Amino acid sequence: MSEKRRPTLEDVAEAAGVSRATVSRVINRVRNVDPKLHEIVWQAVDATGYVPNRAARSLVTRRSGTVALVVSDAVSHDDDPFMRRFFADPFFGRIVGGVMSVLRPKGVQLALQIVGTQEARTRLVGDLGQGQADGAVVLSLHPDDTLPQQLCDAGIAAALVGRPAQPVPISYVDLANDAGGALAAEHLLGRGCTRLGMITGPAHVPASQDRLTGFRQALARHGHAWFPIAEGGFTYESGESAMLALMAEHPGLDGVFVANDLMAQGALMALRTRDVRVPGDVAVVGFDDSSAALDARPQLTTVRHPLEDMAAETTRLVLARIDDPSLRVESVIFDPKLVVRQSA
Amino acid sequence: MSEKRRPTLEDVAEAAGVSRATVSRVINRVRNVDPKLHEIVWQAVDATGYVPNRAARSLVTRRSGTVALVVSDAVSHDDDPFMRRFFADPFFGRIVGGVMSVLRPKGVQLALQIVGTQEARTRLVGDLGQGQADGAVVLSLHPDDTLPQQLCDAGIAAALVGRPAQPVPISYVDLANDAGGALAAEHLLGRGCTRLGMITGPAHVPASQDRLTGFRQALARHGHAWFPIAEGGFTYESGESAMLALMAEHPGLDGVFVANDLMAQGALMALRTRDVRVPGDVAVVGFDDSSAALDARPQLTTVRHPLEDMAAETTRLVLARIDDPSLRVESVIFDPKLVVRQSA
DNA sequence: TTCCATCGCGGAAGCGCTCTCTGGGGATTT
DNA sequence: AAATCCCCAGAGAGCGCTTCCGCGATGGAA
Repeated sequence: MSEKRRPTLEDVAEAAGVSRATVSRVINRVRNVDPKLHEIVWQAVDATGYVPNRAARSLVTRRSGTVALVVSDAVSHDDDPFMRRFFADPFFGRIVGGVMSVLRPKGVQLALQIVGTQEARTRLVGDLGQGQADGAVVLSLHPDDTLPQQLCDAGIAAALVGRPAQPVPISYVDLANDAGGALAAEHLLGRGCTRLGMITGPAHVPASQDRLTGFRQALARHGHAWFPIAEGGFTYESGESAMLALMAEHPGLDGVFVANDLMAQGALMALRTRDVRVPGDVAVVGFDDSSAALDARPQLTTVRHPLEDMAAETTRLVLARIDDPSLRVESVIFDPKLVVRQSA
Repeated sequence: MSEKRRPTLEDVAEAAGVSRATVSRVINRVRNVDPKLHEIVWQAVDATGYVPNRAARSLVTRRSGTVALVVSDAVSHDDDPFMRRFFADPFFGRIVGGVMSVLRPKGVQLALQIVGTQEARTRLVGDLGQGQADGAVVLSLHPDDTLPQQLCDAGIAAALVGRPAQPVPISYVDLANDAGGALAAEHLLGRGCTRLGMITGPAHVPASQDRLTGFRQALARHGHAWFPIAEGGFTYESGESAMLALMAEHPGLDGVFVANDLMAQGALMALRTRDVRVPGDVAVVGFDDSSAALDARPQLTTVRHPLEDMAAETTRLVLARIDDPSLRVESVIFDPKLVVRQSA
């Protein structure tokens, strides 16, 4: 191809024997157009193989028909092992899936943006302001990320997946992580466990803290003031060693809440190597309801984290804001549910 | 923002006291411009907060500065469980990571496209031809996908991650899966195993077949004409049950090659429940070197599948083709490497 | 029948940018 | 000193599209 000039509106207009304006009207909306012409124009479109030029359209409408998925992080180079792990983690893909599920039916494009440096963030805000995308779904990965504030200042239609680390007037969608922790506590208590422990995620991750807090408060309500804690890093291996540590220091444990499934899977392995029966001797509750929960043996009882649904909702928030920029900042908090399987 | 008109080239030109053309020259290349003006113009750019309008630029240059990552599949709706699993699988994310690693340094945007229906494929080809993206990195997920051929016919700069299921003159990057199978065979044989078996992936997946073929041929070279095979579906659970089946029918096995790590992890679990020691009684070799390999106990000896690097190379192929459309179709085959850990 | 409101369509003006073409000034050459 | 060349900047023409404006035709009301 390439040598052949692509048909333009003008070509279609000529083929249909009408004006450019009419063709444009037919293609974009049905109002104010004679149904007969309507038909003729569509035939001409088919005949010429016309495809609208997005750039030209964007130029005049000031709409790109694109939403950006922005991953904001402190990592500047791509070979960084963190970034590598980030992409390999289902977390990323599930969010993409959720975002796509609402974008696709609307014919909106997804542009992926990774910003690691402050400079990149500034440029991104400029580009978005210029209309490169109509809005942004944002994954803010580190605690003192300035991007949410910048987006907000620039008046860009954006929403975060996950609560912003700092108080910024921007829409977001989050999970009631504390309620999830409470769910785990109630379930463990409900099945008769009396000596509970927890394996937490990294201390600097807000979601991780909330899970701990919710778990703690629920236990407190039932008269359990204190319980042993081991901190993990959300990895299989860290879960395994945290469980080993917990067992060594507190041999009497009969129930453990683990802040994510991958660590729980590791914990299960640790328990197994010590010949501890699950859930017989120790009951285990995970968090996320990820594939790791299904792949664990016994299968994990876990707190479901509806990441796809949350990403979808975030996208809806962004789309709504694009349609009506005067919309107020809005946040949606999802309620976690307990998925009971074999481990507790 | 929004009320305030965004500065255009014209504004910068006025601020700098030069013409629009000069500003454009400064911004795009350094040739034919007085260094003094150069300086002045950049100051004006800073002062006005100018950001180029991509749509306007694309309109005239016929370049979008965007590459599409296309996932071509037979699934039309987003809530399809297959799509859900696809996004949650590290496979997708790793490819995105690889693609981004080469796009980002060049300032090229990534647009994600999922096409499930034939209609969507046709529209995609039209959109790409119209310049929505300058090229495409394609993941063709089902055997009789027509997209590669369509892309080829339309003369679009594209390359596949993975060999096309049908012979189409299009660039692609693939892994020598058969060589990987051979690697596994040699290693198992080398450590003294004599009664080998294999757990394959789905029969309709080419990569899966190649792994089997390579394994079989290597064994044949060493005089092993036949070996038991169990087919899995690349999932943890299918690996587990395939291993159980294999053990039941062939109790004497001392080495197993599993076509991916997730199944191998399941196989390990099956072995463990039967109190079979790994690698003592049965040695296990996986495939992919994914996180599952590290998370397995014992850690998996596995064939490394450098997906990120392959995706990056595919992207380079596309970029090269965009720069010079006359370039010949080219394919790159990566050599797999064996990563020796504990399981074999 | 006549007048006005309405509706459908074409003409034409740009959206913001790149790039060719042209002109003018300084440097180089004869 | 005159003629030549080169190089740099500005003017202007579009890229393909949407949309405002206005005109003619049509339908209903007087």
